Amino acid sequence: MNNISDAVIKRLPSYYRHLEKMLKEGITHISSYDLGKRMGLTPSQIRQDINIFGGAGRQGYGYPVQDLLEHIAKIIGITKTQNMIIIGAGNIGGAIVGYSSFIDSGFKTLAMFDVSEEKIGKKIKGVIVEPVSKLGEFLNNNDVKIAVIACPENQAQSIADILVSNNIKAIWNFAPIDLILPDSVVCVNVHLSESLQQLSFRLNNLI
Amino acid sequence: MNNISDAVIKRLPSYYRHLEKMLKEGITHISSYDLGKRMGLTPSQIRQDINIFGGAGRQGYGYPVQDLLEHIAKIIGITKTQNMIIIGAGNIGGAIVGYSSFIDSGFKTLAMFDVSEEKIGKKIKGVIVEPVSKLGEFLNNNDVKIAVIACPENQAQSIADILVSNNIKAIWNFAPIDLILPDSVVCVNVHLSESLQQLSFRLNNLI
DNA sequence: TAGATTGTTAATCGATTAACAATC
DNA sequence: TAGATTGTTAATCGATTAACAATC
Repeated sequence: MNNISDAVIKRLPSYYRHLEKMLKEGITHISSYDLGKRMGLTPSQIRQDINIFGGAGRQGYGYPVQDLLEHIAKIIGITKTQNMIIIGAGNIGGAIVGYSSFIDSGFKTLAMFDVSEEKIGKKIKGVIVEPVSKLGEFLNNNDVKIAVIACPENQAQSIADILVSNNIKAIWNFAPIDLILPDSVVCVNVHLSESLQQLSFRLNNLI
Repeated sequence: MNNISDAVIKRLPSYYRHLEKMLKEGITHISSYDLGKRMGLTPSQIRQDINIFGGAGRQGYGYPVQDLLEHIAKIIGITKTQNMIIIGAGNIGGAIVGYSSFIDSGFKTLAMFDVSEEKIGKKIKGVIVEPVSKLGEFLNNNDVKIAVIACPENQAQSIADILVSNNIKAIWNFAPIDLILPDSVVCVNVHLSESLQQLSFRLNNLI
């Protein structure tokens, strides 16, 4: 079950989303064929994937939706709430703290951090904005493993260094920069500009 | 030069970003070895990629940074400003219209659209919020090919249908749903929840 | 039991890496 | 010229798809 490939990891949340939807629709079991049709994958790939992350089906019957959903939730790690903090109380930071579906799937923002005097002390969607200078202290006093970097690019690396030295283990990075991090810290980038440029390329290279 | 694979398309904006940075640093030419070191790719892959999208180097010398940057900008399609609209004036929509770096790389938001009476008529970062009911009319009167879907999930598909029937050719989708679109329309998804879940998986499966 | 569908092995496909002659 | 480095072909690696025996 260990050593799940990158390709499979990227599909995991999509499995979760589709299974959740099916559960809501009252579907109790589903074949690799039908699940593949919903997700845009081949039945073969569905079966390979599910075997890799350790789900179990039944011949002639398919996969039990609820069991599979619970199993995936468990390996993703969203069965219990995980705390996070957001560095940068600007547009992106504000959008993330306000994006309610994160709460649904088990993530809770404890605090935001910014350098702007106007923002410090205020609340955004009920979450307090603290000064960046208190970042280390805050992390020492709270159980947080996930941090969101939504600050300007030129501060991102130094913020990351502070986070790492205060025991943050996962960084969700919105700054358009490749952070230098130790192997013991995981990172997922959301490079919005690059995503939009990808769209632009596809638009300008339509056949 | 045509039929650039998905893998290469995803790397294109990263090439652009790194080359732009190098140009600012005053680097005039670079070898596949050094570029690979900066981008975290092998020299082999750099050379393969550049050949695929039609750049040109010189043996014994490397690649001219400015030429390559201009070439990539051209095939991405960001040499001239491209208009876009945003559907949904909520958290995500607000963050995107405010994200100034999009303007730097040639994207201009002409208008936002929402259903909320409170938001309609107001301006966000200088951009007017129009009622969704005027979407079709607006698209008939303006040259826009790119639309951002940042509305609630349950409205996303019907919005997409309106966009498609009014000649939008590229959709940047932030709703957690797989849109059904004709082949003549390109789409890039930004599924934030899935991205965060990926981070969670990696955090919870660290060795 | 018969039909459906999994689990898993083998085959294929595509992407990455290695190698090296060409050449600046 | 000699050294560096590309462009490109071949080798490798990994991911996806196909096939089919096992079995519910």
